[in-house]
Amino acid sequence: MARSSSAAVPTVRDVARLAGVSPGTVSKALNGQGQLRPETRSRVQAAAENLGFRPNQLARSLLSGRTYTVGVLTSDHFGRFSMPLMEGIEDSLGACHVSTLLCDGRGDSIREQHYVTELLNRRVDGIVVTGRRTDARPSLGRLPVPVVYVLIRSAASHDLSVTYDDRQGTELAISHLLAVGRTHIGYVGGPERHLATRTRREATDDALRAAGLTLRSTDVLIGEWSEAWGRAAAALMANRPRGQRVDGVFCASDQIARGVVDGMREAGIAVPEETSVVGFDNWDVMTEASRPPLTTVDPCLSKLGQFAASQLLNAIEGRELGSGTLLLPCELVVRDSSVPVLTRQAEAASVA
Amino acid sequence: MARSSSAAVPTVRDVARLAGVSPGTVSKALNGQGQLRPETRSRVQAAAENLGFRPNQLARSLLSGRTYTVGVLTSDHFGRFSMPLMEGIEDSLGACHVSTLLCDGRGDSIREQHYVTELLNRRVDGIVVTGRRTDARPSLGRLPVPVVYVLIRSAASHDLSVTYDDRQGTELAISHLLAVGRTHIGYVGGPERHLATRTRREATDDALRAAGLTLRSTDVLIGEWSEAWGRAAAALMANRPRGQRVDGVFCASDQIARGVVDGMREAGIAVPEETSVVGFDNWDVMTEASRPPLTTVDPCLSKLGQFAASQLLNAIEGRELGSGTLLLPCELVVRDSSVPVLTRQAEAASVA
DNA sequence: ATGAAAGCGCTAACAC
DNA sequence: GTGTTAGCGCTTTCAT
Repeated sequence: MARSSSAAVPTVRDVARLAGVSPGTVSKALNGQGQLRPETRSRVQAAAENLGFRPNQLARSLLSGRTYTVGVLTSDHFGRFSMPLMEGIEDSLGACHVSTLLCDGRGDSIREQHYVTELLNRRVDGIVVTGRRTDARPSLGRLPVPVVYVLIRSAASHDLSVTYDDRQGTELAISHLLAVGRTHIGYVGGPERHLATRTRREATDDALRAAGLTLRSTDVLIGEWSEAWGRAAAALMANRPRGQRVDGVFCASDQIARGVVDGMREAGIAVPEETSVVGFDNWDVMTEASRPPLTTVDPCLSKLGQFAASQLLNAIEGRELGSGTLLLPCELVVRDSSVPVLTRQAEAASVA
Repeated sequence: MARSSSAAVPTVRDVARLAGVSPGTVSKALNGQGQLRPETRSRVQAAAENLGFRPNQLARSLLSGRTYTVGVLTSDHFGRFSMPLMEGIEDSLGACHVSTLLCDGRGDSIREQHYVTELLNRRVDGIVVTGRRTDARPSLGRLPVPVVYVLIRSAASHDLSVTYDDRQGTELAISHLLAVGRTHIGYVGGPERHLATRTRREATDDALRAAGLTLRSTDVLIGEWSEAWGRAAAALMANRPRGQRVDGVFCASDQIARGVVDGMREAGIAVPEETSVVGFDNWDVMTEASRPPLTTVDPCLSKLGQFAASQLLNAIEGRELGSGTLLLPCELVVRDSSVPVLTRQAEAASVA
């Protein structure tokens, strides 16, 4: 039923026969090559249209050696982070009429190796490797096609990895907290084993130090990537005597930040009036539902995907692919969780 | 640098030369076809290994007429719902060594048509069409390959669409609310224009009627798919005089349900002791962060994807593809937002 | 048990 | 201008 006309799909020869020309002429006519009489060209086009002719891309690829396909290998299940990334990747590739073959390695290296073989057999023009954790992952090794690692970094320095700049993102957050007048900053991270937790803690420390402040160890809370942990952390912070309480909190994820905001409110601490909170990820589900909406660091994943894919395309075109790790900047998105009313009034006044 | 040995990739001929046999023999040896002397076979395998030979899938496909590739066309940006769906699709396809070519139509029909052409030119074996809204979408029309619509339904009755059973899912939720002793049920939906909002309201109505109860129009709140709306709805419900308050709420999404739970708590109504709340989607981000965790209807999207892909594979193998809309059942996941302590104690007692 | 040859659908180079 | 030919890499008869 759904499988329609079982008539064999037409080839250049069928078109040639109908148009009364040779297969070579059909090819030229349809691809705008060579010198053809306009009348012939349109006759061929009409015949092709008529038969519903679709040039077999396989045959073209076999001949040209290019498939206009890249493989995207996600090492982790494709989660929340892969979505904007894929969007960016498709933006770049789609513009060049390159399709994406999607493979979900699910963190299993056997499965992954199987997919790589599959992709190479299919003669993809290049491969994008992605995955959630920002820690380095094993290199796929030297492959006959260019490979770009994005979001996740390759452990091999001769590979090109592209990710966002965790330190710079953290600096944005801390500068912002300082700019709105905060002087006693705390940090709430995810699990210690995650690189993101450690990098953002260190960068927080450095940024505060550079401003003549310090990140006290008692103001560093390491836990999980959950809202529940954020709430727990807020409760811990709220329990301190008034004089020892932080007035600004940088959270390593929006989920944590939302938990902190909820926890603060429930402990009777006003956000942002008494304490400013900044998150990381710019995940709409969290930033929008939070009360107040979250100020956060946007890792610009879509741009990241776009950039990585464009680098890969360059390499496919024959240009040299760099190596090492490229860091793209994050952006700060200011919402209500960080800017105390006083500061806002001051700004309004200064503008006026 | 990353583009390694520019030595041309080896072909069957290279392997044949090295093994001292003919190309035909190489093919037989590597594919386990025909009658070969074991010694020859292993010699060929060694030669292939040696050269790092990878059979060109393009050439095989050109010959066999099968690409072992299916196109996945998502009409909506691939969002939260597409992820588990894709996982299921890959499960089925991967088991049969079929790869997925991913296309994001972004709801733009021009773009979509472009992708369909692209997929057909690439000679995919079949196409899966998916998208977020459950309303019907225009059919792709009759294509030379089988097509399955999943999650989203095709407007053409001769197409096969597979989605989950909204009504049955709703019945699960309502039966559960009744089973835990609730008698005054309310419904909080998303926007009226969304089919899901309407279907779930109607099914709620029917299920209550069947139990000798009614869904009063004042207990139906239609709004948005957000937590904020859930909170607002809870506030409205909480404002009623005590005797007119619902004791059970079915929400058309987990986001709404979480908002309702938060709103109830903040209005001083205990969940689940005073009021039971049930959501829809089984979206971990919401169900887990909610206090208490949400009881919800799981549309089993992963299974749905698996099923749809397996139907497509059947059709590719030549079996008849059905038509019309196939509905897969939802499952109820019971957590703490719906079961009053009294009921739990009673259950424990009855087990003992 | 192995080799030779034809051909999948297309394009590019060379005839005419 | 258009037709003819060869060949991309592989598999599959059909000989031997």
